[in-house]
Amino acid sequence: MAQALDRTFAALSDPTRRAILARLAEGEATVSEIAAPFLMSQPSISRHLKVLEDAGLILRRVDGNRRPCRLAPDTLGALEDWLDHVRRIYAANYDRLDAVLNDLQSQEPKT
Amino acid sequence: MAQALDRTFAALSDPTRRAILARLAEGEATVSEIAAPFLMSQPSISRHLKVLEDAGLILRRVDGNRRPCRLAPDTLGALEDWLDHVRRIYAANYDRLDAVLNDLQSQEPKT
DNA sequence: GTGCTATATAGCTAAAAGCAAATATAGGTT
DNA sequence: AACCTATATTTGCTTTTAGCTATATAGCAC
Repeated sequence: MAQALDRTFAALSDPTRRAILARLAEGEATVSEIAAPFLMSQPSISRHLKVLEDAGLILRRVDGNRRPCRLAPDTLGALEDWLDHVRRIYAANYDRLDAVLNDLQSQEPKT
Repeated sequence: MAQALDRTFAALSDPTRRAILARLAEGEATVSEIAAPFLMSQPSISRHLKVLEDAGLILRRVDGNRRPCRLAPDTLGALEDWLDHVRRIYAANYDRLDAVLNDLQSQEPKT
């Protein structure tokens, strides 16, 4: 499952792909509709779409000639789970000392 | 700001780095403490730490010989903001149709 | 100062990822 | 069948990234 997170985060690390996701959040769109606003070639967009699909972030369906894409519902869930996980550990250790940690500098070296 | 997100997501796309963050969520640790559980060389860990630092995910302080690292509080916030942003767009367009979309297949091609 | 420890930097190799241009495939239309 | 449109795949090139070993720097202990 670590690999899934790898792919999810890696897919999100590209601004073009994040823009595509934001676009798809507004609703389904075909490849050419998605590609239109970008200065990039169509093959490059197709490649980005494949990365997003492999990461499980989008789904495609077949409509004759086209392959309309839409957001895969809840796929960002795994990402949030990881975030929550780390935050829970953090909270368990520091509880509400966050503010203190925030400006703690070099006092109380560890050992 | 897009670049910041790029770096944040890219930093999180590596399992070693996510493990380091999870470790640091438990509390401050020196470079060698962090490196210990990994099969990787120390320089490689140092490199990962630099990536995390450049992404603003961790902070380091100076303690004599060591460079203890800790989580940068709230840096994952920007990531969550982006998530929320996309989700708001999504929600605005589909509201509570999520369940429907979930198993909507190829019905009602979009014009 | 000598030498040990902690960490960073350099140099190198290999693998991955990005992009564009060209080509292939598949559907639609006439 | 001929041709046009939508999309995918391949090719070639360049850049980035990860990892290793070796080396450098800086603090500490003697």
